This record gives sequence, structure tokens and C-alpha cells, in this order.
Amino acid sequence: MPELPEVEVVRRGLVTHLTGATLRDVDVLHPRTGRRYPGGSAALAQALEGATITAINRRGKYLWCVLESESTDLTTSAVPVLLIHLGMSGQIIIDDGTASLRPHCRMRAHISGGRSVSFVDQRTFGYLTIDRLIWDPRTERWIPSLAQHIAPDPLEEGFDMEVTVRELRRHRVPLKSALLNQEIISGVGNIYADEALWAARLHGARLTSGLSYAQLTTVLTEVQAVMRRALAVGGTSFDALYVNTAGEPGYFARSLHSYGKAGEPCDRCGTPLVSIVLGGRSHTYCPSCQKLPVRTR
DNA sequence: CCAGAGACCTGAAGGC
DNA sequence: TGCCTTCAGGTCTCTG
Repeated sequence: MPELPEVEVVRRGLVTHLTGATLRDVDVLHPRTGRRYPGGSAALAQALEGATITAINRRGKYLWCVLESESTDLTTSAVPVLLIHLGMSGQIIIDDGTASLRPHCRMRAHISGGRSVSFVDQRTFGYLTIDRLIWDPRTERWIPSLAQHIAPDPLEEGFDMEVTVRELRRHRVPLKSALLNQEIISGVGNIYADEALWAARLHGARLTSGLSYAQLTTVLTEVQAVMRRALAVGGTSFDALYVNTAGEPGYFARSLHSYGKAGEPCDRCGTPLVSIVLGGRSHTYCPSCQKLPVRTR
């Protein structure tokens, strides 16, 4: 499940292999992959034909390739980008172009040197589309218009801890749900939300409005810390659905303390971890280290 | 405006 | 053995 660290690992792979690359013989092979592009997958493939990638950037789980195009479709004053969201099973694989089409391959294009780039996505929650860059005054950088609604992510330069804490407190929702809300903080998914809550010793059901500035700052600091550690080892490959651009898994799964460990002893106190459903998503926590405050009345 | 629920999708895993 | 149900996840859309 690609969250911020996994998407960043993919971005770094693309920087190495796609910077300066021109897309040729573009095929978009599934209708859902191009569903966000007006005209759909066939029109998307046509628009991408001959486009050259000049830079690859990211905010949260949103990834985009800045394009220069020989196609008039893309020539306007605004800078066009290929926006990529990996959804929950998206992979981008660079190979030597001789391999046969991979299972669940949703887009394939040839690039220079006889190589090819494939977008593989088993569950089709991911998508590709073409968007335009707009200026984001909050962080003083260019972002795709379709990423306008998401907040800065905890590892980007313009991330403001105090603003995010205030935004968390403005909502009256379970802390776990707030961490997953990309409009409050972007890039966090179920794995790193559970891990940060475990590290901060906070129960995910606690309401954001009832938590102190110090507690919220702690959990955000833990989000940053766990993501940096995961990034350092190539991300989390909990199942076969996440790999880097070379098709290799990351190694952070072995460092997880709570996600996917219901019933196993807590690494701090030995109490068996418990799993509940919160906002429609599983939340695994230690009932001893991450207590809910006792309700009076 | 805001919170919560449902829809989307596919393969793995569990139950009978 | 085989069929059926349930579950997992991120984001968008709808409802109250």
C-alpha cells in the first residue's frame, strides 16, 4: 500500500530513469486508469504520445511528471503535468522493454535506450491524467490543480507543524481519522497512522478536539520519524502490492510495531494488540500503552 | 460547512 | 475439493 515513503521511493526511481525521457507508443490499457482524463484512456494515450518528462515531483501520495510536448494538445501557457496516483496497488516499473506485458499492466510506453515504463495496478484504484500546475502560496511552490485540496505533507519544506496542529484541533473527529484526512495532512495512510499512534502512545479513537497541543505535536513528530525511517529502507512492502521502479520490495515491514499485528504482544509492554474498526478502517493498538481516557458520566 | 457512510475493485483467506 | 463470503486499502461522492 503506497503511502508517502513508498511514493517517494518511486519518485526517486523515476528521477533516475525518466528525466529527459520521451514517451513513445503509449498504450493506456484499462478504462479506469484514464477515468480522470476528459476523453478517457484512449485520449490520454494520444495526448501523452511524444511528451518529454523534464522533472518529477510529489506532494503526499500525489506524484507528477512535468511535461514538454510536441503535441499541440498540451501547448498552452500553463505547465502541463502527467499526474499519477498509485491508489492502493499502483506500481511503476522500468525495464528493458523486451519483457512481455506484465499482469495488471494498465499503461505502457517506450522510452529511449530500448527501455519501457509500465504502470501496473491490480485493483485499479490508481489513475493517470494530465493536469496543469498552479501556484500554491502556502508553500510557495507549483502543484497540480488536482492536488490543490490536499494539505502539505509532513516531509516537505513548507510543512508547518503549528498550522497542522491547529487544523487538527479545528475538527472534532477521531485522531486516526484526522491523520488519514489528506486535507489536514497529506501522505499518511493506514500503516503510518497506526505506527505513529503507537509511538505517541495515543488511542486512535481519541477526539482531536480534546487533545493538547503537546499531544498533537508528538503524534505529528512521530509521523515524520516513522516515515523517515521507512524511507531509509525503501518503504513498507506489507504484501506484494508495493515495489520500487526496479520491482524490488522495501524492508520496513519488519520494523512495524502495530499495523497488521493484532493479537501479537506489544513490543513495549507485551500486552496483546487489539484491532477495532474506526471510520471504516482497521486500527490496531496496544490497549495498555494507548488508553482511552476514562469517561466520567 | 462538516462528519460519516457507501462505492469503487480484485485477490487472498477463511468458513462450511 | 469447491463455492461463497469477508476483508483490505485511498479517494471521491453522496447524505444527513
